[in-house]
Amino acid sequence: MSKVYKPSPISGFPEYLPEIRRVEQQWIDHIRSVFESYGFCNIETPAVEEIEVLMAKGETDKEIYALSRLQADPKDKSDSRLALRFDQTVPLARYTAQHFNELVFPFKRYQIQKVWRGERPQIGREREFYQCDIDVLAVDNLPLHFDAEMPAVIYEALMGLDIGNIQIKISNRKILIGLLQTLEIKDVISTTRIIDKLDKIGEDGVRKSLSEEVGISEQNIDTLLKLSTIKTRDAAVLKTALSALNVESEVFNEGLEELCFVLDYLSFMPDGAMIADLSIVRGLDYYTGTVYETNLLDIPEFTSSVCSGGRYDDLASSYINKKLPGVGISIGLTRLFSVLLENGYIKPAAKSPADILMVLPSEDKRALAQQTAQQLRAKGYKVELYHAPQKIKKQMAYAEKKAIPFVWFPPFDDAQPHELKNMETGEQGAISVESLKL
RNA sequence: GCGGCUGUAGCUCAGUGGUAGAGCUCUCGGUUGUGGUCCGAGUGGUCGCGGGUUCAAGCCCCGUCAGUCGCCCCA
Repeated sequence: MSKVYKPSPISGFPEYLPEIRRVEQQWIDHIRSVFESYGFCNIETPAVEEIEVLMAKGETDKEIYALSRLQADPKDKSDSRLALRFDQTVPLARYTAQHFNELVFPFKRYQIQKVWRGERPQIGREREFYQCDIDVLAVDNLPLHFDAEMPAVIYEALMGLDIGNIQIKISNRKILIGLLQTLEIKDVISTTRIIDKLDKIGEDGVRKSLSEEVGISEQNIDTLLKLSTIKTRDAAVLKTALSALNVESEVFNEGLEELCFVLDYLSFMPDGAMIADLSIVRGLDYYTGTVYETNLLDIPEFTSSVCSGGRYDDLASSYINKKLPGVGISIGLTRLFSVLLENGYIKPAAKSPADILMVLPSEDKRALAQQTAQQLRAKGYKVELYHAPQKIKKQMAYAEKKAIPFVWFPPFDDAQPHELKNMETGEQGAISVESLKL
């Protein structure tokens, strides 16, 4: 026996057995069909972008994987300007700018692809993962209706995955930004970051951090907390609560109007599916208006957002001399899937997609078995032909192990009929291609 | 990037200084053309790696790498 190299799994780069991957594929199929039902069209962009493009929005703290060739001549720099994408929004902005003249606006697209981030992996934080993005980009002006459409699409997509109830939390950054301007709080990034953690560290934690880390006065903290603890799905309630703060700010009022519009538009959604939650601000990032986060209500192990996004005013301005406002949201498919898998919420599918295993009784009957399999496939069934005329016991065990629900026996001699066996019930009887109905 | 914990068979783990183990998985068998259960047999390990202490190290010490959890940040 020769020495084998024993590879270890690469942490942060998940790979699944067929029975698990099939579930992931079903999820992707479902999400895709919901996206398409709203008219989003698909694109794929390359795994790599120019580093210049990825960094265009200023310094990003996302850990980026750069590209290099092992055999590259040190003087050859042709690949060193490339890196793996860390999200799909930046490539979308580049794509839209590049194909501007050939696209129809508003440009509604979805993208289900992998992205890469070189961060320390944990459960629910991989280094290679799928994102399922929908975005709408328009020229100059993007109607607010699209801000309202995002949660509707996402609700449908996630509810179809059989993972319990979900709640989409919506806010508008302008409200908080306006308030911060009025209160003359300069350190917007730190302040929003802390407020964003309200869920995690609680009111007292936020109070402490705002006071110690940003140096905000007691009175201003009270106001900030009064704002960020507002939760309602009723636009009128929201208006009342916010006017009680007496903020004189155009930005603030604009955010309020926008958020009310979205709430009103989504009033058809079921109870609990959607809520305005003013603690949602989404850290720093490029968002300028509406922002979203999504929680799973029935999975206690899952506390972080599975799906977030928002509106951005000018993401493409680095690549084109036009104003292309957009709004988008992204399902963190791998995060969602891997956490649920880890906690036993994912029921593995059958190890094989096949409906029927075609038994191969003997080499003489191979042509018959193959032909029968082909006829069944033409009727839309998925059929695997067993590869060798081994003992029937072996062929059955194979079907059993792969969880193929039916086994088809071609006649062992010409006088006999075809037979079909239901592996679950054990029933077996004569059958013909024409009469088959599973 | 910072801190805690853990590395023994494909997987889950036991083994507290004296011959490397269990369960599950996997392969084969239990005679005619039929799976699961059951029974029997077998494969599989440089105990992460390197050094040190010791007559003797999977076990103790140092280093290192990897994994994992938390923080930062995020899908």
